Amino acid sequence: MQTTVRHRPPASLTAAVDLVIFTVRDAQLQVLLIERGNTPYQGEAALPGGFVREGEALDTAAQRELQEETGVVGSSLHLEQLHAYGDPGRDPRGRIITIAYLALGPDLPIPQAGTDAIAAHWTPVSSILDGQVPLAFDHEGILRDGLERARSKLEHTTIATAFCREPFTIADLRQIYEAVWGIALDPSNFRRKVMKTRGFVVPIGERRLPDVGRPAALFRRGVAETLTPPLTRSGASTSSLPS
Amino acid sequence: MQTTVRHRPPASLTAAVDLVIFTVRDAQLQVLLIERGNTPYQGEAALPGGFVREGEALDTAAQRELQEETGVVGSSLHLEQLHAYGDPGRDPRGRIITIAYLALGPDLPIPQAGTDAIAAHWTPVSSILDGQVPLAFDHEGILRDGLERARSKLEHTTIATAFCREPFTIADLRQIYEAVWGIALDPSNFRRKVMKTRGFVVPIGERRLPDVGRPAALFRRGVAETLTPPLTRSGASTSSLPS
DNA sequence: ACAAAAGTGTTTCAGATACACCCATGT
DNA sequence: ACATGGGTGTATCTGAAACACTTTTGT
Repeated sequence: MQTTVRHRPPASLTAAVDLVIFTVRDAQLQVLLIERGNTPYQGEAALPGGFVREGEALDTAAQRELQEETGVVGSSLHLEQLHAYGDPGRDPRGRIITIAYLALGPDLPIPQAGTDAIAAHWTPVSSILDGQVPLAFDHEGILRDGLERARSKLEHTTIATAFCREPFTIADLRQIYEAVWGIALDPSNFRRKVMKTRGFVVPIGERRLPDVGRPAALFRRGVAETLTPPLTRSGASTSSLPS
Repeated sequence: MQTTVRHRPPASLTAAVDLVIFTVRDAQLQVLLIERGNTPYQGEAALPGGFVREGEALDTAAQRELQEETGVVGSSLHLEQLHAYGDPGRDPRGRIITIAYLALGPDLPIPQAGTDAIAAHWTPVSSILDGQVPLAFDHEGILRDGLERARSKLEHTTIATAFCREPFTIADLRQIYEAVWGIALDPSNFRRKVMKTRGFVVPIGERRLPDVGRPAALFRRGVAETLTPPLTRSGASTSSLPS
């Protein structure tokens, strides 16, 4: 915070929040995108977001936008600040800095059109990284930062459970890791590591009957937040991921 | 980014950058603080910082403030964005959001008064956590976030070398870890772990003669940025840290 | 009976810990 | 000679990886 008058005036600007909302659908990491109805970038895909209002905290603005886009109320999705982006030329409308947030949640019901009647839809992250789906503004960079954050957090925290609807099986949880990291994991060793980390998952004493195969025990999230030891991304199985 | 007009207007606001500048002096983690010359919080200690100027990128503003406060030019200090803080009531002067940056550097020459002629001084982080030195605004929270970031980055990256002036010894590097983590480490095992991580440090083939004891080999920073495997904070030696 | 997925056992190996020990220098 | 910190060797232990194997269900 400055304590003396600057020689050049401080910039007056507008603040926005943008959301990188991830889920795992069809064994793929997907992100929620909207189709822009207005210029600039009209018709292109973009991250959902909006302006911060007067008297509104940044986290509150992010929660509000998240609810508007997904219909999810309260804090049932994981939401954390990702990074602030403020390059002068990042928005042709003027000096707009955006605080990007990362949200992780289970496979949500196809998101309704929000209060803005914007068409929102899940898009595989791989199709954006491929360049098949270009994003407006600097949103591809924001998405890449969010992806790296998510991948890293899976190693050191129990946040993967945020992707699962309770109750879930160990295999459900493993699918999250495989989709986010893009590698296959050894089911046996994955199970052991999860089970030995106290507070990661809690058995509820029931089982889920799959279409085929042995029933799997069901769990809910535990109280632990950090993984000690971490789950290493290098601990992949030799088999490749199903495409 | 929003695509339709909002019912309530977006907030017009001012953006600032604040710096958490860490160094290790006298085997203690210390942070650079300024004494505020103006209201609010006149006379209290605060993190150095200032407003973002028109047409100025956030990273640029942080670099400029860092140079003004420490006299360090260019990118000889590690500088990364920490977090954005934007609670409506965080600054009594109005709606000011701040993008906090974390800077890590070697024991710098006692910082000059910056271009603002502000009295800047190194302060042990412990004395702030103790509550002995209260900070203005929400700066104590920012400092705590910066501390946790620094502690975490030491585990997974080679950033500890940013604290060392080149050339440095393995013991110098170990002192960084001990000061930031606040624990003692086993010198033998620390050395082995550092040496076996390729690209962490590079021997320059010279030695430093200490006042007493065997000369130590000298190193400079390597090209590696990530630590695989990580250095674990739990790998403490049984002996306690010297107070 | 068979397929499929859940879950267990076990061998092997890499790395961390603890600590004894040796090395190189100044006094 | 001895104190001091740098640096090496090594026994032990823990946990990860690989993969064979058993269990439990539906068809």
